[in-house]
Amino acid sequence: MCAHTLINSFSIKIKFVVKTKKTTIQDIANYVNVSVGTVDRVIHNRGHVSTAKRKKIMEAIEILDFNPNFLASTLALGKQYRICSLLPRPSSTQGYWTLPKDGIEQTAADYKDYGITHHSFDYDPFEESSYSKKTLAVLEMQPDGVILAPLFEEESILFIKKLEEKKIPYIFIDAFIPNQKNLCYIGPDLKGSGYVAGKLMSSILNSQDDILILNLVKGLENSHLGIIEKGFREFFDSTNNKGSRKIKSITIPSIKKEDITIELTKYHIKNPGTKGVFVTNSRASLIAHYHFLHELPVKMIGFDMLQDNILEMKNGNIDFLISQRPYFQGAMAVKTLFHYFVYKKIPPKIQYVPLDIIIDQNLDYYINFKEPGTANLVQE
Amino acid sequence: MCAHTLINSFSIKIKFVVKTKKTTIQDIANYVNVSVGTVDRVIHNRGHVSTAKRKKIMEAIEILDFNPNFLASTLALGKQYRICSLLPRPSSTQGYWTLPKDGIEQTAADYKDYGITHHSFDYDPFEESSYSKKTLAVLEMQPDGVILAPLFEEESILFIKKLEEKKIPYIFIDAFIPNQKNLCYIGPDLKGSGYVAGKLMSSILNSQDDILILNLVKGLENSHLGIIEKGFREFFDSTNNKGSRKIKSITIPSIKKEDITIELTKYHIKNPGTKGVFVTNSRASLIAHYHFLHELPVKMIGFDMLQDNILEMKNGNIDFLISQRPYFQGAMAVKTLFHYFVYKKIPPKIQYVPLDIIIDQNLDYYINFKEPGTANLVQE
DNA sequence: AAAAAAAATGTGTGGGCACACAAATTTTGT
DNA sequence: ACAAAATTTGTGTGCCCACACATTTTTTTT
Repeated sequence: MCAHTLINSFSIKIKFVVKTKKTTIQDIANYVNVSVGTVDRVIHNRGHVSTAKRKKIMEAIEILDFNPNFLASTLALGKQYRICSLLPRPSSTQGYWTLPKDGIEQTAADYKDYGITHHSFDYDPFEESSYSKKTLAVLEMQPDGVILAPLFEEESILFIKKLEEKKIPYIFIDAFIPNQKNLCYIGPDLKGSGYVAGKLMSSILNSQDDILILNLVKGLENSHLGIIEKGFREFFDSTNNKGSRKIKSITIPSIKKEDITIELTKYHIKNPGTKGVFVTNSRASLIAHYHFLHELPVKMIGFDMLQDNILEMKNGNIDFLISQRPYFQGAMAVKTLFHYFVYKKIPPKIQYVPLDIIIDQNLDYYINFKEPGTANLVQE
Repeated sequence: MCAHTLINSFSIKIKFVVKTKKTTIQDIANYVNVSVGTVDRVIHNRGHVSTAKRKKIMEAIEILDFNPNFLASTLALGKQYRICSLLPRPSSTQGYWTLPKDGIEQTAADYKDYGITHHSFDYDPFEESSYSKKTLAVLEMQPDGVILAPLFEEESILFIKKLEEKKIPYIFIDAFIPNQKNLCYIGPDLKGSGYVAGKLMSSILNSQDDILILNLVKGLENSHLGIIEKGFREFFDSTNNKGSRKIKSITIPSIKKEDITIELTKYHIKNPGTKGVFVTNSRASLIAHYHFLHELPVKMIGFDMLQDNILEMKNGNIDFLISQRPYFQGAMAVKTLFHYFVYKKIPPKIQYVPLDIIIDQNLDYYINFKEPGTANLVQE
């Protein structure tokens, strides 16, 4: 048996010898003169193989560079993995939460042939009871893995407990609860995003310009805005970046135009030195519009590439947006679960996404950016 | 035959009916009472099917929501696709060109089971003859698709001609030659990156500060730096961003420390008002170091997250880096070719990558950023 | 109406792997 | 030394699809 029959190969013009096909378990079996069953047993550590042959087979695997064909493997196994996601209901068809959701759904669709099925659940981000109800619905599905954005901490911990009882792995995206047994967290480093905002703000203001940190919170919304503010302030405290400026923060517990107008007007009259406003969530567009209407030359930094923010940025009313790859967070969560299911691969506990800095001039590249072949390609 | 046997399903606590497995051609065949062969003929438009059955089958495909199992399909087809890439040889193990190369190689490895094989070729970016030689080597491999970074225009056009004769599709990454029959271009919008740099520079300088545009070019290197400079200047020209400042550009035809020191010193003495330097390629670190040594308080913008640039940024000597996702460019090129091979999917002719704005504060997130399961997972 | 030609339909194999089960081999017990 | 038990090894079927080839049915011809 010569090398040519062992390793399928052919040569092109003398120079190259190209291995065209992957080696299969059959190749290994032929090489060692055993049956594919024995090779299979070695590969999967199923035992029932004499040490002598075991050794020979393992050598052959090395020599012939065998890697199992993943396609054939999943096909033969025919396992099914059910993923459930539990995210806040988007405020509109273009709301922030559509993006992680799309990321999850499209990626799940991409992995359909690998046995991944996915079921979306959403909850009213202003109603804890809605959340609790949906957690039960998720559990009823008996998922193999869960992706969730835990806005409500208490209820989430109850939910998590139940998942742990049933040994269902779960991934936090966008936000997380510390000290839990989550498979991992995929999302922004909140403090870091405050730092980034701080740096950007300081780079476009003069050292004496005052800054307003604005928390626009409807109802009892998420507490993690505090961390962003902390990061923002820390940037100015840490180095000698503070200058002589004042940095104040206010919280407006509403996202209604009228409420905002009243509060902001009050503030700006009292603090005429304010030249920069940092909105700690994705609602910068509301403020930007206010500044535009009142012709206030104020620099603005906010979060997320939402339609409204994009518009205000193009109009020159927002200077920087920080984006945390919401689509990708969802996509990555699905991929991570998949690799966990299939390869038992444990991901890093914390996977911070890049904090993309968006300005008018690079905005379009982010908007038009599409990966090739995300789903919908299956039809001919 | 009841619904349960037609669509494999089971119910959980009355409420949900979950389709667990995908429907197969066998399901379709059973449904219409024909053999799988006939179904197959319809799916692939092979003809030889009576119109009556054809219609029925197509209906069944709709009703049962049939999508061919991509895994089984590729397994059965067993096609092999050979991709060759032709990139400049990296200047070091951490040189810029390692990144697109890694992107290509890792992605190709991911797609190994799908029949993708890949062969890397690199050329000396300072020697046209090296390039020509390597183009021949690529052709000898008889690839099914080519990924290339066409630094040398003339030689590239000759190469491309030959590829077209053999009907081998090719993708430009990082740089491109206009008006060719390339499958697509994946890379930065050069002019746009000039714009971005312009905006960033203007945002951190005072309106009277002078700016130097620096082209650090070894030998007859790429001409497209001119486009970046053009974009940069256009930004200042277009709006009222120019102020009273002077914007000059010089080209230093060397990357040797001594040469740079001489030229820069000459320049700074003549132009003491220079407060910002924009380096139009990835060699900003050289200049940053010079400024550091000479204690010049100059703002700096450059390209690419190379080790040296990262270091200078962390030391505070570079303010902004613009990164054009080099790894991703390679990864995307492979994916695009794959989808073209398999689905005959024609990608958009131009796919601009996002221009990431890197500052000290978000740098680490980009560095640590890894997709799950890029290759190397295959081993257990 | 029977034979020949054409069209429609069915069957079988292979792709690489996983796993259950059958067969062969070795070890143990008496 | 021989049966029984334990272990090792081989075989066959299925996963889903693609495609070549065999078979059946329909149409055409004389």
